[in-house]
Amino acid sequence: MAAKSDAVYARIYRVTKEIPAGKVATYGQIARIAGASTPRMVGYAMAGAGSKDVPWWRVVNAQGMISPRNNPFSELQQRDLLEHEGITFKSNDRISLKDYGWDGPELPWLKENGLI
DNA sequence: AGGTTGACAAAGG
DNA sequence: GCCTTTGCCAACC
Repeated sequence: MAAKSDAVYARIYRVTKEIPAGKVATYGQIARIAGASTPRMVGYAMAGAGSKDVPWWRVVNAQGMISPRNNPFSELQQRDLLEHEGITFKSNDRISLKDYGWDGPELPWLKENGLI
């Protein structure tokens, strides 16, 4: 029997999969859309997303930066993947959310997935 | 059962 | 604009 939090994780992954290539979303944004209690939970979910079919690399923090974690290699990998999708980093290692920020899923999608 | 940790974020200095 | 503090809450000792 799955815990309640499993449903939240499932929604987080489902929403993350909606981020199109060449765009990025923030942890807070995903949390809001997926109904997570706090952005921290999204980061926690991303830590386990590697083995799943989820584009975890399209999630960055509110400052448009790759969030530091215990595995530095993962950070480099994330930057590499993003650059391969055409996303450019500014000299201060930041992404312009204004240019590459995701607008969020369409309304019909939200309804179909019970997020409204 | 209780304290610590963390892939965040907003507010304050 | 950078650094620190504070709120956050499930996961993990």
